[in-house]
Amino acid sequence: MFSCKPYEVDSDMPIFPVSEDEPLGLEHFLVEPLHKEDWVGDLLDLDAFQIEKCFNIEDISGTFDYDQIKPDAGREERSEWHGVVIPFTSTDTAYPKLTKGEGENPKMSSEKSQGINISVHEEYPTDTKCTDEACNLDFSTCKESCLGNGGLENQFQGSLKGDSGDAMVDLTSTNIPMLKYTNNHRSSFLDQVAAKELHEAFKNMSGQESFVTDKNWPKKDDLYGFENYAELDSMKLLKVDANSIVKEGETSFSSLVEYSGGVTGLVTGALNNERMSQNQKRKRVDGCESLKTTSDFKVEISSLDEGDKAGLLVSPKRSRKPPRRYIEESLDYETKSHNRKCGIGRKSKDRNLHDRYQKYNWQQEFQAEELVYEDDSFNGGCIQVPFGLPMEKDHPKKNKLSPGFEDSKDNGLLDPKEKLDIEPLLVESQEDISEDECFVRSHTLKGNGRRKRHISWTPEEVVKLVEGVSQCGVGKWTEIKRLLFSSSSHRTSVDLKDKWRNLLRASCTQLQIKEKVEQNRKQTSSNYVPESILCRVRELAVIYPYPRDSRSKVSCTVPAVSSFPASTPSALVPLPTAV
DNA sequence: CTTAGGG
DNA sequence: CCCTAAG
Repeated sequence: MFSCKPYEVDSDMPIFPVSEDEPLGLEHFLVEPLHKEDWVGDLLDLDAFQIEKCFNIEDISGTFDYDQIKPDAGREERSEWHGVVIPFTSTDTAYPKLTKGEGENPKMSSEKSQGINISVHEEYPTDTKCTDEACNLDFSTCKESCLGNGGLENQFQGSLKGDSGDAMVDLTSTNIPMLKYTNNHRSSFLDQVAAKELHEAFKNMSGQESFVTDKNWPKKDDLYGFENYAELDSMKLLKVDANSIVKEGETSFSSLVEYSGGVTGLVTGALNNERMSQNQKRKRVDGCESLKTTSDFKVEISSLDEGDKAGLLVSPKRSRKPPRRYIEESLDYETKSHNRKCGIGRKSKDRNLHDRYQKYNWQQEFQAEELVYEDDSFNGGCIQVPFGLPMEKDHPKKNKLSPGFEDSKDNGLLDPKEKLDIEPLLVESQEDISEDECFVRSHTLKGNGRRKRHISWTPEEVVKLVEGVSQCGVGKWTEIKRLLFSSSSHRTSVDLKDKWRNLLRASCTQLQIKEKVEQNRKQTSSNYVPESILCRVRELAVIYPYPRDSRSKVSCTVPAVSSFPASTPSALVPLPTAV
């Protein structure tokens, strides 16, 4: 099983020390070498960390030269990139351990999760005082853009080399890698090269067909999220304090991208602590709405402290101080985990919540949870951050009524395509979902007292509900959900019930009001429920009196039938037990 | 676990 | 939407 226990707190490294037998997390790859060579060596010596599931695909040091980029860079700022691609776990597929410098035998291990970790380190000179604050971004990769390790690399290279003109950045001034990348270069040479290289690397090192060929193998565009991230706020995110700009030093930039399952990536970089504004994040998310269904991308940007850098490689323990939020979450996690162990409060509701929130896991915060899941699934082979909701390792009881639904929700690792089925709800959620909300949702357990994000019912949903009621009758909320809302993880049977109740009220009141005021509302309120629907509701209310409000409903339902549009009689016709 | 109902 | 009681 998964041994995901709360991380212990160490006096030295209060936050996330990792025990030796503990599965190594990606954080380890964030380590910054004191010396380049050493760093590489250490990194390569993954065994020391008991990292069996990671491999260093390649060291991309010197893949670019700032000079090249910046001809006029008079200073000797020369940065080298050390790229480590750590593909890991793949459902039932072994993942090789590759080390470029060493001919180690690839280690295989079959894990559940599938993913790729990409760690790119750029040595950075110095005192870049990075905050502990980490930035979590949800890359919500767009469907077609799944993060690819090759992609990441490519992007860096490309952008650094000025491959894509618009992606150019003044490295000299910022001394930071430009992450920007444009989507237009899909079939760029770099892409192909990178993919090829990786592919070969896998083959050679593991003697096994790399998953590069796998359908899941990310395409260059996949870095999309990352790119977007950079693009979103390239200047801000990448911004570095003047102090951090090093002359001869090396800028350290590390990013970790975890590519797992469909597409969950975590990118951690020693960027400045500036966080992307909520709006920005949201923007990004909205922009990639479609992706959400197929993949979840998480990008975390955090920074390393100078002091933290030391010993990271040496000690198995994580010396990087996690962001406050992580701390909080980890604590939360601990508590919950403990509770669960003790059999405390772990009720169906939790599961429900989980269901509902699953939908939004692509959101920044939720990513944490998602990641946890994945980590869990592969034995913590690549634990990113010890936080998030308690993992529901094996959902003891899947929703028997809607297995498909469960699948989509439980598995961030599922084939992206399956996720597509999850439902186009994004359209609506898109507008009113923010990562904060997401956070709320993902952590809305009784204890937190935070409530689920309000998601307005769309007319389509209302129609479905009405149809469901017409088919199954009032009170069969579970059934209705199974039939018509199986793909809407955010709508529970209780929600349906509540909505129906509200519809009844609305049908009643609107009928009475039936003023032209409605028209105004129509224009202003996107949630406005068409009169035709309300008519149906009224009609159904007559047929299926609501338990308690039936009387009042009926009374105001008088004109119902007549107004019902003939265009949709089907819903009513089949009434099984029309009274 | 599912519903009904109150808040 | 949340929470809780009841079946």
